[in-house]
Amino acid sequence: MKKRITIKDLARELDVSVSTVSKALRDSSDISKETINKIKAFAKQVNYKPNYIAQSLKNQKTKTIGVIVPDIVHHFFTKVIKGIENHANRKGYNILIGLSNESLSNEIVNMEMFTNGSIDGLIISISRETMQKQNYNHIYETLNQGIPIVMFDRIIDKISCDKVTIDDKKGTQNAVNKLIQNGAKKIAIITTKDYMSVGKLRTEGYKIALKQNNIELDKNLIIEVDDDLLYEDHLESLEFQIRKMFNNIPRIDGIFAVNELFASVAMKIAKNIGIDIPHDLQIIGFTDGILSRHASPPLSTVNQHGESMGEKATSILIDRIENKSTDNFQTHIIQTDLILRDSTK
Amino acid sequence: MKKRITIKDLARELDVSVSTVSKALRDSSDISKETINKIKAFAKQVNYKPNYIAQSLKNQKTKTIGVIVPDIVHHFFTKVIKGIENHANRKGYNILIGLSNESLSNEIVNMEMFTNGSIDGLIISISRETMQKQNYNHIYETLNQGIPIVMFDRIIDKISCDKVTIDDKKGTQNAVNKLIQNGAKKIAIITTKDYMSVGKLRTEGYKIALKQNNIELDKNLIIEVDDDLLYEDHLESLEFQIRKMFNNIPRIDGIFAVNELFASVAMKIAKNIGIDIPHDLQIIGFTDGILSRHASPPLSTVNQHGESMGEKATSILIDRIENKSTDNFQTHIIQTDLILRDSTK
DNA sequence: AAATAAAACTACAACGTTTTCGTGTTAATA
DNA sequence: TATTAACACGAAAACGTTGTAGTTTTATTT
Repeated sequence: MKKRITIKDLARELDVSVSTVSKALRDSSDISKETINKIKAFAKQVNYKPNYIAQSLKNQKTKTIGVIVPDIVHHFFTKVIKGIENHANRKGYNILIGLSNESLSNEIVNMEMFTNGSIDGLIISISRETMQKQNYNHIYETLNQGIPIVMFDRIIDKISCDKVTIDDKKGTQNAVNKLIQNGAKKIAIITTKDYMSVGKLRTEGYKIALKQNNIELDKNLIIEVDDDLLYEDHLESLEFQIRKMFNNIPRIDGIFAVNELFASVAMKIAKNIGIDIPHDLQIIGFTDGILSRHASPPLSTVNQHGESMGEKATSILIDRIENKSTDNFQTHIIQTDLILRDSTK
Repeated sequence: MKKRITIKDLARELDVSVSTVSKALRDSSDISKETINKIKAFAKQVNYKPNYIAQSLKNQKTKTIGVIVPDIVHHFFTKVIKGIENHANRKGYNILIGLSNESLSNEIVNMEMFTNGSIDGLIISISRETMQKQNYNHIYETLNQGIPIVMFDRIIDKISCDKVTIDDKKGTQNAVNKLIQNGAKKIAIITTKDYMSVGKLRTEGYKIALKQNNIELDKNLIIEVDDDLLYEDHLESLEFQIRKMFNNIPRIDGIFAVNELFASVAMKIAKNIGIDIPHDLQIIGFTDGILSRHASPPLSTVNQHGESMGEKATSILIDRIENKSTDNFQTHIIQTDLILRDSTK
C-alpha cells in the first residue's frame, strides 16, 4: 500500500515549487511550454492523480450532485437515476444517492448530510410523507444556502426552483381517450390519495377526458387506493381493494391505473374472475416498466421516459450550478407517449 | 442566500480561539464544561454545521463509500443498493453510486473518479466485460492504494479482498432437487455464458443435483443464452432462443433459469404453445423479483436476499475501513431459500 | 550598456477543519 | 511562601489544492 502522490511530491522530485506544478498541470500561461511538458510527463509517469477533496475545499465546489428518491427498488426511479448518472458522468460529476423510504425524517437526514459541503446541487423527488405533511422547510433551507435544487416527478408548485415532470394530465387524458375510442363506456381509474401530486393530476386528466367525451363522471369509478400499497410487500391489501371494486361495480370495461403495479394487479384479478382482456375489459397503466412488458397480455401503458427525465434534470441542474444564476426557474415538461400492447383493443 | 457559518465565525462572535471552538464541539477535556455549553448553545442557535469536505481533508477519510454496479435498472442490484444505503446511513456514511453499464471502461472511469480521495471504501459487482476480459488492473490498483473493496455477487476468486455472495451452487441444487422430487424427469437449465461466475456456478449446481439423483446429463438441456439478453431491450432474441429450445427438445418437464427474466419468458412461451404450468412443466427461477411475483402463475424462485447482501457487504467494508486491518479477508456466503409458488407442483 | 518589458517561476495565504504543543491561570502541596 | 500540578485556553501547522502578488530571469529596446 503506497502513499498517494501529491503535488508536493512532484515539486520536490522535480525541484520546482508547488505553485509551478499546480499551474503546469492546469496549463497556465505562467509556465513555459517545456516545464509544462516536463511536469506533465513526470506526473503521468508516477501516476499522479489530483485529490478531489482538496480541490473541492479550495474551489468551493465538489463536482458531485446529490440525488434523493423515495425508493430505489422501483423501475421508474431507477430509470431516472440511470439518466442522471449518465449525464452527470459525461459532465464529470459524481452522484451521491440518498433514499428517503417515503419518510420525511429520512429525507431531512439525507439532505443535511448532503448539504454540509458535499454537493453542488440536488435532484429530488420528495417522499410521500413530505407531501402529506407539506413540510418543506428542509427544502427551503438548502435553497437558501445557495444550493440549487431540481425537483422531479413529485413536485411542489409553490417552491421556486427548477422542476421537471411529465405531463401527467395530458398523458392520462390520452390514455383514457384511447379507451373511449376503443369503445369503453364504463372506465374506472385506480389512483392514489389526493395529496400525491401525480395521483391528483392523473385523476384530473381522467376527468377531463370523460368530460370531453360527454361521459358523466361516476365517483364510484374513482378508486383511491391506500398508499403504502406501492410497496411490494402489501400486495394482499391492494388486491383486496381492487377485488372489491370488481364486486361492487359490474361491467367495468375500461381501467386506467396510475402505475403499473395497480394495472397489472387489476388485470390479474380480472382474469381470475373470468373477464376477457382486452375483449371485455381494456386496461392502460402508467410507467413502461418490466411488469407491463411481461404481463400476459402485455399491458398498454403510458411511457414516462424516466431516463430522459433524469438527463434533463441533470442538465438543468448543472447549468444552474455552473452559471450560478438564481432566477428564471423553469419547469420542463417531458411528453409521454402511449405504448399500445395487448391489454387494449 | 446566506453564507455558511464556519468555526471561524463562531470563534469571532464568541471571542475565543478557533481551536477552542473546535475542541468544544467535540467535547474535548481541554475545555471547561461551561465554555463547551456556551459554544454548543451558540452553534446550535446560529445553526452551525461542520463542513464535511474540510473534515474529510483533514481527517483523511470521507465517510462515504463508493458503490459500482453493472446496472441499476435491475431488481437485484437495486435491492442490494437499498441494503447498502440503509446500513451506510445508520453508520453515518454516504454512498456514491457509479454504473458500469456492463462495460469495463466505464467501470474504470468510475473507479478512478472515486479513488481520487472521494471514498473510504468500495463495494462493487463487476461488469460483464470485466469478467470476459479478465482485466482486473483497476481493482488491484485501488486495493494497492489502501482502499478496501468488497466484491459482491460477481466475484473473482483470485483477487484478495472481502467478498459476499450467495451460495449459487447450493441454491440451484436445492431448486433442481425440488423439481426432481416433484417428478420432473427432463430438466433444462437456461443460463448465461460460461465466463459469468454466477451462470457457471449455477450450472454446476444443476449438474450436481442431477448426478445426486442419478439423472444422466444431457448437454442439449443446457441452454446458454447470449448475454446482452439480460438487457430489457433484447427480448425478441431471448424469446427466439427459448422457443428454439422447446422446438428442438420435446417433453421438457422442468426448467431452472438463472434469473427471473429467463424464467418468466420461458413460462410465457411455454404457455403460448399450450404447455400447462405446473402440470406439464415446472419452472423455478433465480431472484425473487417483481416479475416472479406477478407472473401468472407466480413463479417459484430462489430468493437471493439482496438486501441482506448489501447490508453484510457494507458492514464488512465499514469494519475494514475503521479497523484498517489488511488481512484475513473473508468471503461471506448468504444462504438462499426457495420460495415455492405456483409454477411448481 | 542601461532601462524596461516580458516571461518564468515562487512564496504565501486561503479553503474549514483537527491536533499538537505551548502558555498563562488557578489551586494544591510542601 | 515557593513549587508544582491541574486546568483552560490559544497559536500554529497540517490536510492538498489554487491563485494572487511578488520576485527573478531573460529578452527587447534605446
